[in-house]
Amino acid sequence: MRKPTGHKKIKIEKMKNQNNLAATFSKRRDGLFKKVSELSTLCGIEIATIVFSPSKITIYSIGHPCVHSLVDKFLNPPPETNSPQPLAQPYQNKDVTKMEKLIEAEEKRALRLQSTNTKDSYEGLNYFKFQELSDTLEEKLKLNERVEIQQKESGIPFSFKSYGYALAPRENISSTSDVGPSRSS
Amino acid sequence: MRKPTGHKKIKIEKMKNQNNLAATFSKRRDGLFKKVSELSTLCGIEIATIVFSPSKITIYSIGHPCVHSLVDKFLNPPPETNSPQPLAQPYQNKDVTKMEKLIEAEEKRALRLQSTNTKDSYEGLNYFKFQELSDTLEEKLKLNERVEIQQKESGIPFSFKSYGYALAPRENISSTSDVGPSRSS
DNA sequence: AAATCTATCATTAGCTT
DNA sequence: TAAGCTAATGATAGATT
Repeated sequence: MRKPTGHKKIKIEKMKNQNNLAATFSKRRDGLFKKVSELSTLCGIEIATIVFSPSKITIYSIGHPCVHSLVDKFLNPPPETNSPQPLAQPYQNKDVTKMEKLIEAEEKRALRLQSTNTKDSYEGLNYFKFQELSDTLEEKLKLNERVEIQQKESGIPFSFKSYGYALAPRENISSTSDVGPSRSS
Repeated sequence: MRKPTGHKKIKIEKMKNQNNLAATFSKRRDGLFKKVSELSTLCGIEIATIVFSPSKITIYSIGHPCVHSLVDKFLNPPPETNSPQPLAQPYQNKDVTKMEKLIEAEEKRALRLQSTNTKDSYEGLNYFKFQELSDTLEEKLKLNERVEIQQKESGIPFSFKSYGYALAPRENISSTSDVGPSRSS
């Protein structure tokens, strides 16, 4: 009756089994919040995390000193604050190609719709924030550009470790580690 | 001269040694962001994390689809009942056009990059993958198709009220429990 | 001193109840 | 079905370069 095999390695991709997804969401969310708490305590830092449930019904959050104060600072940071953007994703040609095809298909679909529906009814089709997706894409691609520029300037390819300040404008970088007030320039 | 003892258990309290603190902040922040990314990918959820550096000079952040959209929702959450989500903006062709242009520019940029960098230099940058964005797009476009089909069948244009669950293709909408908690913690 | 190494500690996937 | 179990994977503290 007892045959615990230990866990197997999994691929980091959207889980298909809904039961496993629910369990994983709960476990990993707990683990994540613990990590958040530990990082805050160990390093004496302010931190906040917001997590939507898969159904989007519930919002989980954790923060020190509290989520709202962090969010306020994030939205309206002090002038001397240096706020690098989220990390860009590695460029993958096949994904861009795929997106091109998808968008092309979507345009054709939209044309079909326009011929059989009034403009008003077409506008009702607006469940998914296409614009939001577009904005996200724009933001991420801009980031890729910044990576490229900085890569050229420094002559150093980005590595995993260079996340964060590597993406920030150079003149605003305080130091490589940024754990203290000293400036390296 | 090899004597790696492996790491020792540490107490979760503010670190005193500043050098260790700096290293720990960097390492654990990387680990945390990886966890954030994995949770988002595995469970298909929206998530955002904001981290202030110990000096408070730098704000690190990561989010899917982006930090700002999560923060907005956090500050102004949609009704948490089974009522529809906030209405999306009307579907607009210009968004599709915009995305096309963005992707085209990205392809050109990528080609430039590929001529001056090895593929490997990108592989470390693996938080939010381009593939994920591509998958999101694909999912949304498929949904649009379903809307079109259903609209034709019913002859009734969708109203804004049907946003949300009405369009969700899966069975786990209301039958199974929210993968979130059944009650607040 | 930033990056690498690795023994050790921590998290967790699938199972079981 | 939520909660516990445990082997296996994953993260990382301290040492080293």
